[in-house]
Amino acid sequence: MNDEQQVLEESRERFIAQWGALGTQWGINRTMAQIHALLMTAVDPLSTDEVMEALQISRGNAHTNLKELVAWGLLRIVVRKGERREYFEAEKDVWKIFRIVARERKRREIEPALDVLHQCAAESEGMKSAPGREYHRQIRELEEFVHFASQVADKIGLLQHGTAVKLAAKLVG
Amino acid sequence: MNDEQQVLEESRERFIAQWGALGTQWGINRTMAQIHALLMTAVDPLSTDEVMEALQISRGNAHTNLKELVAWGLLRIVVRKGERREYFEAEKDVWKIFRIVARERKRREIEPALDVLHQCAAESEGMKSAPGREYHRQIRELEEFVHFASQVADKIGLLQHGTAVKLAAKLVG
DNA sequence: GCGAAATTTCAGAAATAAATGAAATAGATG
DNA sequence: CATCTATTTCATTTATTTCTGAAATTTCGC
Repeated sequence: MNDEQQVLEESRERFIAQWGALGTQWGINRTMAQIHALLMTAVDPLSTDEVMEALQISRGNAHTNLKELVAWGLLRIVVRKGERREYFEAEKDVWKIFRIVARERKRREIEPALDVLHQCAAESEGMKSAPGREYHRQIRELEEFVHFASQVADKIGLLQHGTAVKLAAKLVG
Repeated sequence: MNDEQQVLEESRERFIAQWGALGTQWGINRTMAQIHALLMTAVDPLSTDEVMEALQISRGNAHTNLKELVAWGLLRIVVRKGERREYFEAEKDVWKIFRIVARERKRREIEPALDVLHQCAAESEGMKSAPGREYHRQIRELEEFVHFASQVADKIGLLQHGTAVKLAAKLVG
């Protein structure tokens, strides 16, 4: 049993380390991903100091990333009665996590792209020259597609877990 | 008409610059995104030297990113008869672009995550202690979800443009 | 209000990613 | 096979991002 605890600790540490490394690929920083991994697999909420201790990072780093995760909605702040300091607890429901990440990605990746495309489409509207018309056509196609993708993302974000699973199951066959 | 050409050039330059800046958000580097924007809106294929000139970048940088885009499948190499040097031409079909980007993201973001989750799930299989069982349950849920998402991405990647649009249209309502 | 404990901020340091430019290699031409 | 041109590689430089640690600020019990 003591042995099991040992294996668990090691597995969890590897999970945190690797999830952190993955974070880099997803465009979020390593520490943020590590904190998320730490708290998703934590039994109880942790304080800033406990996070600092567990990941061996500075206060400023821990603080900034904890607050960023709270801003995303991936962590909640918990206050224990009679205690002054804040504790942090992770959202553990995978469908909720997915929706949050999807929403954030849409905001950071899709919406700014739409703005650019929209502006360029407007600027080249009604051009007469062949290169001008070709440019406008290409931008418009991109714009339409991204706009459409954006709407799809919105709708998926509104679905209940069950509904989404059924829909996806039909697709996967 | 000369005026139109002026406006076109400026719009295109802004598009390239902003698409490049967006690239940073998508986890690809600025130059790669700029080259992609440049060639998506180019009438004819361009050579390495023309890309260097248009974006004011070094040969090494142009070369590396052109080849990376070719590896993704977003650019094709074109050889003109009687010409020694290579020209590059962009895939302009938005649905094809989408499928390529989705495939690449799956490979870089989903698959490594699945590996990590799979390993951690196996390591904690059959644990007896309460924390061990809880850890296993959480990892398993993540694993299942990511695996499912991976399958969905595969299926979508196989759809024809028309089919995908119909499906998505039903969803958007 | 005062002091202790926590949170927040931020300038500078460290780490990481990307770009340069020149040298090495490969490929064609006569 | 000698040469000219294009491609590729890579050590170094530059730019960007992230982290640290200490100072400033806030918060709360007394």
